[in-house]
Amino acid sequence: MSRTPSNGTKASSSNGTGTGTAPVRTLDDLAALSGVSRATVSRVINGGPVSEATRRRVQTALEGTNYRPNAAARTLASGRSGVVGVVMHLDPHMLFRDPYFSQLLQGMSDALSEQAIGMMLWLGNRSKEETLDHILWMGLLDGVIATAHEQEDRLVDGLLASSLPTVLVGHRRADPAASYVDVDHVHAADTITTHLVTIGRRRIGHITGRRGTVAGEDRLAGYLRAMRRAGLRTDALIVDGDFNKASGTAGALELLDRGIDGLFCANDAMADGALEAIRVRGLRVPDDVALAGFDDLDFAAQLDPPLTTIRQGVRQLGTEAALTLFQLLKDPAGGPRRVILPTELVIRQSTVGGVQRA
Amino acid sequence: MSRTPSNGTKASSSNGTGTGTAPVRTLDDLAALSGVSRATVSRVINGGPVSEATRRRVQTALEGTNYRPNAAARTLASGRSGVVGVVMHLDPHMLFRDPYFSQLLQGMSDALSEQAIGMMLWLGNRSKEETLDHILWMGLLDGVIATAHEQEDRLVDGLLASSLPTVLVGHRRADPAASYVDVDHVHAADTITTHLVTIGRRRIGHITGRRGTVAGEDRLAGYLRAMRRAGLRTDALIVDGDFNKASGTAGALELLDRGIDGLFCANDAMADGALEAIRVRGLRVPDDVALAGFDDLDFAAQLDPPLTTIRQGVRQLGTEAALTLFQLLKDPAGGPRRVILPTELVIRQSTVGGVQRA
DNA sequence: GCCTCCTATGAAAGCGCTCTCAGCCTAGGT
DNA sequence: ACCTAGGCTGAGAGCGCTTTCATAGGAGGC
Repeated sequence: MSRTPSNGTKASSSNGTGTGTAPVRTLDDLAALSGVSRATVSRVINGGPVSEATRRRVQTALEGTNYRPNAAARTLASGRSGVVGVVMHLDPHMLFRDPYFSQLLQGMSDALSEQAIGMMLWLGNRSKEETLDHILWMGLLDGVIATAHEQEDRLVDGLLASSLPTVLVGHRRADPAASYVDVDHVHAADTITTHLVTIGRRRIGHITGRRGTVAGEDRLAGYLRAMRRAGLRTDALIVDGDFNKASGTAGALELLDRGIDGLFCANDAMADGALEAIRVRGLRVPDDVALAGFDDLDFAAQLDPPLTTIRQGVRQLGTEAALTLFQLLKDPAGGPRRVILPTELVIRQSTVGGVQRA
Repeated sequence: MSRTPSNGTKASSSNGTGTGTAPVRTLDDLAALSGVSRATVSRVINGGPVSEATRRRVQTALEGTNYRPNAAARTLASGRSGVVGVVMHLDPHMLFRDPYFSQLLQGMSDALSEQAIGMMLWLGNRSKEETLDHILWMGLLDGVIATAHEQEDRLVDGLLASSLPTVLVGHRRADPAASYVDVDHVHAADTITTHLVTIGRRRIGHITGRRGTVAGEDRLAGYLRAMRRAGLRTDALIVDGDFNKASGTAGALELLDRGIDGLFCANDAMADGALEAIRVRGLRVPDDVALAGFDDLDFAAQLDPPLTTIRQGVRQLGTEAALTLFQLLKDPAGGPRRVILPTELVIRQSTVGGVQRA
């Protein structure tokens, strides 16, 4: 193994200072070139206190070269790498299918690239234990953002227990010391259920999300809270789903047999499935059954009829997670940060027939 | 700024060696603990030549601690970081919509995590110039994999011109020195067009992919080659598309007016759109118009009728790109590597009515 | 029993940068 | 003119690790 920095197969002929000159690779080279000390060059590059004249002189020298600071040396000396980890440990097909995760990733990427922070990504290729191990042994990370949709998650536990500053997307009630970003699922589910109540529905069914996930449990809790407040019964009106379209169809068929005039599905995909079930039974939406979802993914507005749902800014959730991590890094002693983003009830024709399109 | 490694807000009380003992953070700590030199501990950790007895002794000491090597120091000393960059500079909505990219990413992630290599990701958040700058200033990368679907791409040019070992996904004829992984679009398009010819179609239209992309141009070239070889005319049978469904519908409407009995769309999404157009015109598939796509995305088999198309192993393309980069890093002097993955013609009912489902 | 060769280990020189500390020089107050 | 304060700059000490080089100690050949 050579000590020279990786140079590929490409000859780096141009160093900008003319042929025959040694390439400018280190701060010392640059210092020699501009006639100041290494420390001063470092100050210029990192925006330290330097006189205007000196700054200009070094800048001029710098521009003639293709000098790039050595990130490893910088990290070693300063203790910060400018790299954060993003952990999305989930089934591959989830990442493919569910726009939620790509949007989340985009949101994070936006905020990170804004600050010129690097983003290392871990997906669900390996077991949670192995992934945790990789992350911790990687070193090099200033902090990490992890999706925490399961209520129990060894990977998340491991990150929180480590010394890595960690921000979760999604929260877990059991972690009082964790920093996280999330929406208030209970409140949002309550709101949309109440909407169904308000338009006069009495037998309102619920198809839950995957049990054991925060979103699944909390949305159920919100539904229950709204129903209880309205004095409505919920027994035999709840069917477990798993967030996938097929479980929406199956669940809806079951509930339709038991007789419902309203249906709140824990996400849009299942509402889409439920729509098919309702159609199969020859019923009309919203006349016979008012239908509501959760997420407001793109397709929700394209359904026939367009779907009433809860809009959460998934992309914003991602940016907010990154910003929260920045704060955590800036002031590690500031204690855990929690951010709850607002949601919005989007009313469309699946609950209110004659309404204008949103 | 403190020099201490980032420690978050969490107290790291356990160092595994009992209360009151100083935490084991460095090789020197570990060396003192196990009574050998730092060099020997380093050898144990990195699998260097060490006697079995010594190895065991160090391992034992190691297990009692939560020691993690400092990645920055390691990188600085060795010149390798164990991190590669992945660049997918494209419109955000592409990343959302097109399963191609998530699958590609998964494939890369598979191969990289297999080798415990870190993956830094750059998406299209900022301009190509800025992104290139970030990547090059990031340092720290052993190499980079970039998607190169456009024939002209400043970002790709910049990476190739840099000293970073680079592997492209997709190729560009103009880069004889570039390493890449791709499929033979020309050949595949020729094959599927020839299939249409074989089943007796004579007026075979083509809706191109976005012009200026390798896939768009090469698939067109393959179509033309097959048609020419078959002695068939192509004038007025080609309409430009852009890979999106809508352009498939529009293009098909146009071609149907001109009279066709076969249609090859440059990807499945456009074929899906074309299917709608054909239905609008009251024509039957494949009786009146035989229809073929390209990609074999999940939905292709779900269409009615199921779509004849070209299957390319997108995920495999990703893994192969990573493996190619590994080779490049192992033997930088070995010259550019090129990998062309095979494609497969998948015949379904959209071209051959009575055929068994694949 | 002596010399050679090889293996296992330790010592120490960096890798390129950040940041503290001390010193210099100028400016301003008296 | 003298002293103080403060702004710039340079020297240099690490940051924690890898890797070369030298050495010690055995094993084996003669």
